[in-house]
Amino acid sequence: MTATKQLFISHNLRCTPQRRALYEALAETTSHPTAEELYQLVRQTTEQLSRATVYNTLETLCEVGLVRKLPTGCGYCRYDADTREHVHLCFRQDGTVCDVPGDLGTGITKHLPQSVIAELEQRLGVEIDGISIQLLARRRDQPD
Amino acid sequence: MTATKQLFISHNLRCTPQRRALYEALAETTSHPTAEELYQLVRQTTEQLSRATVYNTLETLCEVGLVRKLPTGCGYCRYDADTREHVHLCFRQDGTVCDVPGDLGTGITKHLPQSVIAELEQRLGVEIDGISIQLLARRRDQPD
DNA sequence: GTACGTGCAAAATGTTTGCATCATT
DNA sequence: AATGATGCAAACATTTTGCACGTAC
Repeated sequence: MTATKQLFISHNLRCTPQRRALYEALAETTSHPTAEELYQLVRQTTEQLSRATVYNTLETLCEVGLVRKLPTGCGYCRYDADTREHVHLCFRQDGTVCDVPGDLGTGITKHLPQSVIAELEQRLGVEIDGISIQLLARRRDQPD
Repeated sequence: MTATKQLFISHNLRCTPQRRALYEALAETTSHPTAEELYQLVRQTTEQLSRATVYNTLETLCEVGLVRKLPTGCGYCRYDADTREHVHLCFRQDGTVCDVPGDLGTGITKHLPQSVIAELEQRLGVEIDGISIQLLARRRDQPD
């Protein structure tokens, strides 16, 4: 049994060819694709695939926590199969997203004061279950 | 001359009634409205106003730095006339956004290591000109 | 007067839904 | 066999665009 199938079973998900192909494509790329990009990519190797399935699948995978939907300031969503806390770099010029290299990213997240988070939860009566950090950047070699 | 008009002049923007009403409405609210919400709100007091103007104006104000477009994971954008660095709390249940109270927010941002940001800029050849932090939260009193 | 902003409607983009069919379990 | 996933097309929501008219400067 493949690793992906085990992962799906442990999350109570059926293992269909489309779902599997989508998840594996997302897990193998570092480009944080949009739903459309993922559709175009996976369609090349999976005969039957519709956009609706892409959206349904991404939603399902998000619900069980295997995928994260990334906030972007660009009107559409990007997805990431790396659900560990990590910092994203968003390029203003084209809305693409990349990961901040490991050591530098943890340099940022490990400095977040847990005490402040805890106090916030108390004061506002909320449960904070995630933090999303984006550095907004411009490529030096590519002006607007 | 009003403060808003001065602000516009100093940013080389014409001061039209629509633009002014939109900016002032955004500056006076703490709700980080969507374009549609802002349209509905401002339309009540400004006779002539179209959605196109709302979008055009928000884009213009973002370009000159008077407004920030907020990343959300919900397929639409929210806007904020408070362009200082501050932390947002995003509610997973409905996609609304609120500000983290001042002292707690700065408790988070002041812990971000500037040295790490600087190294990132060097290593990746980018210019980091903003940081966007969202705490993802659920209201305790309002389950999914 | 000129350059820029606005309104309107249409179009483009991104996402969701209803329903019949099909596949995994 | 039953439940749940898929494909398709249509609907929906959000944002953008083209163009004629109007207004700030």
